[in-house]
This record gives sequence, structure tokens and C-alpha cells, in this order.
Amino acid sequence: MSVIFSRSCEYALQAVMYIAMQPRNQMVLLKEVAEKVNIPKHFLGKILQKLAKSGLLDSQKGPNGGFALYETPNKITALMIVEAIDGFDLVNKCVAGFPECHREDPCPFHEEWAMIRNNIKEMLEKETIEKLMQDAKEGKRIPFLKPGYLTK
Amino acid sequence: MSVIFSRSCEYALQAVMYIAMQPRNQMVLLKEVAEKVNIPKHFLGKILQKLAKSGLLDSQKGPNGGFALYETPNKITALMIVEAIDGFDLVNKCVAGFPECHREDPCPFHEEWAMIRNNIKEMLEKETIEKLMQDAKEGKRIPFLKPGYLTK
DNA sequence: CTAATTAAAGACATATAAATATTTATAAGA
DNA sequence: TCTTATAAATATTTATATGTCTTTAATTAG
Repeated sequence: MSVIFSRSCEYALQAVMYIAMQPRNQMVLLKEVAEKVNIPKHFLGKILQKLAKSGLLDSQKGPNGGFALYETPNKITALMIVEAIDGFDLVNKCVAGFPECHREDPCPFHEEWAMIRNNIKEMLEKETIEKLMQDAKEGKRIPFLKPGYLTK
Repeated sequence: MSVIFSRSCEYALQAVMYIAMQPRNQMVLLKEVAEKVNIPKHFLGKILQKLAKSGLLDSQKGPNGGFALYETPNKITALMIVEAIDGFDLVNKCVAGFPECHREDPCPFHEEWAMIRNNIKEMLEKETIEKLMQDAKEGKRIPFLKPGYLTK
């Protein structure tokens, strides 16, 4: 298998990027996100609820309701999203699955993995939603990016 | 979730380490590995079969049968084990799950992740079974390591 | 107050990984 | 050849993640 993030977490990252790219003056519908980013609607609903409970998104029921970023894009990092959905077990769990592996009593992989784990964490902290949007403007692919977005 | 390796893969790494630490002049029983490393026996059986088919282990049925390393410990790397069990999707798959992400048309995470992925790969290549055993002798914890091992 | 719109919640279904149990095939030794 | 020890193969169960469907609750507009 070799997965880093769960499917839910991948969806969360993509959905937040999509929401961030919409005009800030109105909320974005679950239906719209689901269709544009191609995620099962009710499954996505639960993911966005979780992000809302974690304080990353705002959500409103009823007409004109929907989802929006709770903070400005420069305050939301990929790490926050990952932690909200998957938890960041990567930080604690032994990469080789040894049950009692920790710094004072490390397995043979421990130190090497600690470095990599740290790289991952730093990378995810550095990637704010703002930066991801910037990247998109510079041509990095975000499949659901509307053609007109760059010129807006 | 945030998993790097599947449970099977963790078991594979641990089991190979265990086998490597046994005397080379006889085969190691599935039953013994399962008990000492604390892995469900039949589940482990399938994992070891897979390692045998991949050419990492030798296996023999019947009395005096069991499993053994097919190569000397310095020829077997953690990467080989991971690839045999999980495949190394890490190499190909987009970390954020974008379906059509590749080098010529990368998502915003692509380059950062490529570096980390490479670090992981290099680390796993560097960790031969021999080195892991060396580490164990230097005090790195391997829970199923027999107390007497260091002085043998 | 009523109807319409939307997210939230809960129940259910499916897919996959993990674990367990049973049967079969192979080799060794008496 | 017969029995025993062992891995290999197969079938079954359980757990968890993912996906779907239905109902409920909240909000707005009229």
C-alpha cells in the first residue's frame, strides 16, 4: 500500500484549495465543491464538518449557506488540514511498527526516520493555502482551477 | 490515519530482522517467528511466502523446513522488503491525491514531495539487514532480540 | 408562519486490509 | 511405504475506510 494520507485527507486538501479559490464574499456550496473536485458529496460533507469543528472552515445552514475559510489563506497550512483529518500519527508512530519505540529506546530506523518525519512536517507547515494558490497562479496544476482564474 | 507502510509491511521488516538474527545453519520456523515477533501466524505465513516469491527468502516444507534469508544480510535492503510487500507507490502517487499530477504538469506539492520521497527511498536503500543488525548490537532496540545476543 | 434551501446526523452498503481456521501439498525419516 | 512436520493454499470472519441514502435541524425569504 504505502499511503501517506488517507483518501479523506487528500479530499480535504483539495476541497480547501477549491474553496480558497472562490470569491470571498459568498459561501461555497458542498454540492459545488463535490462536483468540481469530484468527491462523493456526503463523504465530503463529513470531511468539511470535521474541518469546521477544527476551526479551519466556517459553515452555515440554510439559504445562502455553505462553507468558507474561517481564517485568511495565509493562516491555514497543509499541516493543519492533515492534523484535523488524519491526526499526525506520523509524528509519534514507529515507521517499522515496533510497539515500544521512542527516543530513549529507539529502533534501528528511529533516527533516520525522525529526520524525514521532520522534513515532512516542515514542508506541510510551509505550505499555506496562500502559497498553494500562488503556486497555482505560477502554473502549478490544480485540476479544478477555472481557466479564467489567472486573469481575475 | 497517515500510514507509511501497511501492517503487513511492518511485519515483514520485523520478521526478516528476526530471521536474520538466528543462526544461519538452520531454517527458522514460521511458528517461532510468529510467536517471538508477535504476529498472527497465518497472516505472517502469507507475508513470508510473498518475500520468498520475491527472492528475498528461501522456504522449505516438511521436517527441518522453515524460512531463511536467500542472500547474505548485506545484500538485503529495507527498500527491497517494502517493495516486495507494499510496492513503492510512494514513488508514483501524488501526495495530495491529484489524479493527473506528474513532473511535466505538477501539483503545488509535487516538487517538495519529490525531495522527501527521495530521502525516504535513499534511507530505505541504505538500511541493509546487516546494518540493522549492527545497530541492534550497538543498543538500538529490537524488542525480540534475545538478551544473550550481544555476547554471542 | 410557511416553504425552500442548505448542512448535520444517522443508517446502511461496499471495498479492502487484517486476522483466523481449515485443507492440501511436500519433504524427511522411521 | 507410512507417519510426521512443515509451508502453501483456500475459505471464512472481523475490522476499518469509503461511499450512498434518508432523515433531521437550522436558516432565510416571502
